[in-house]
Amino acid sequence: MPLPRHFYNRPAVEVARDLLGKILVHGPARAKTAARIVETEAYLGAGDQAAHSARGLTPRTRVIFGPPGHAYVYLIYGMYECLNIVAEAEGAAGCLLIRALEPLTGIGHMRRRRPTARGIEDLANGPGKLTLAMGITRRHNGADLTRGALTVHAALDGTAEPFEIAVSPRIGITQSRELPLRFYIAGNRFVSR
DNA sequence: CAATAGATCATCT
DNA sequence: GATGATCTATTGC
Repeated sequence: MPLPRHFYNRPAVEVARDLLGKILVHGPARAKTAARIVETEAYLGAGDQAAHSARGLTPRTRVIFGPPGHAYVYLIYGMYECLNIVAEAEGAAGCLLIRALEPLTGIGHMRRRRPTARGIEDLANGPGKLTLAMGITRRHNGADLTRGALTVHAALDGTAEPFEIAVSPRIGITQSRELPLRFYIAGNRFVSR
């Protein structure tokens, strides 16, 4: 069962931390890919100048202000797509950028979509890489993550090893640089560089 | 190893 | 018309 709506209906920072270790799943049985979330960043509402939602509701930021548990996917640098997960109650802005994944299932599919990757650890260790590896595109923008082809699941029982959460400033932004809103599994080799 | 250039386009000014 | 929540290849120590 996918994580329920109420998991996402909380402050973005809480959801960002709790998503670590969860499993992102995409595709039908024939072409299924699954990977563990090992790195996230929180983007807040007003006051967070780095967030797309900082300037309020626009056609693009519509889904960030929408109900929690949906995907916000956008094009960056005219070339790559980034996956975010919407948090906070409907009407409030807040989302989590998924920055890195540890591939679990469908690694053959991932390799095919990422021919330049050297090893398993290069398949999805960055926001633009993981959307390619998982086959996520802008057509998933607004998709409901509590049902459908793209979902997030709790780690399987017995599979989950305990881990420590590390915190740092966010990567690749020019505003609100100082905020400690990047979260990752300490020591995990699939975290971005 | 570090630094940098280039690819390429939706969004907002 | 400028600007990115990026990645890759290439150049230079």
